[in-house]
Amino acid sequence: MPVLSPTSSPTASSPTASSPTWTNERIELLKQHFEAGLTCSEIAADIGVSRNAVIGKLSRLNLTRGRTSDERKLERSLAPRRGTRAVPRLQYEMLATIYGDTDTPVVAGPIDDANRCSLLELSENRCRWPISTPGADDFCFCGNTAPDGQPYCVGHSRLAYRPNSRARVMRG
DNA sequence: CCCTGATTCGC
DNA sequence: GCGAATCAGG
Repeated sequence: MPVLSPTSSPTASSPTASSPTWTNERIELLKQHFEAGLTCSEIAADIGVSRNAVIGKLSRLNLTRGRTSDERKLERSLAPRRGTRAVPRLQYEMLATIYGDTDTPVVAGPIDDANRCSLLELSENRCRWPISTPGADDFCFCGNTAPDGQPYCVGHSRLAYRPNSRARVMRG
């Protein structure tokens, strides 16, 4: 080959990985979380990429949950049925994110309204998540066991710490 | 208004 | 191929 590149060999071993982008591990996590029933936002937050990146990759992999929102919304509507605690993916995602994995025997306890208590009954280790509307006669608090230093239980803590679109990154 | 997912389109 | 921008539904 008479042609030689003056810019050394690009195909050789790169000194830096630069943009790892979607590696096999990421894709595996993506699939796992996706099949686990996590939303794109949650998957994105867990992997560390933007929500659009997750959706884009999923679409590229031909992995869509229900073509459009039709099936998805239908499934969601049928899901909330009385009887089973069900514990949506909120708990799963949180535990997986916080504790890494470590199959915790769910000591934290899911969001249970059976432990609800009044304001006077609240303690340092009790979830202070408000139930119903403040002022209502049935107003109370979650009352579940809250992790040390946290005002809410695991389930509600996650809801309280939602990275909203309003929270822009401070720069400049 | 908020959220969700899916497609489009420029890089 | 990648992801932000944009669109579309609830």
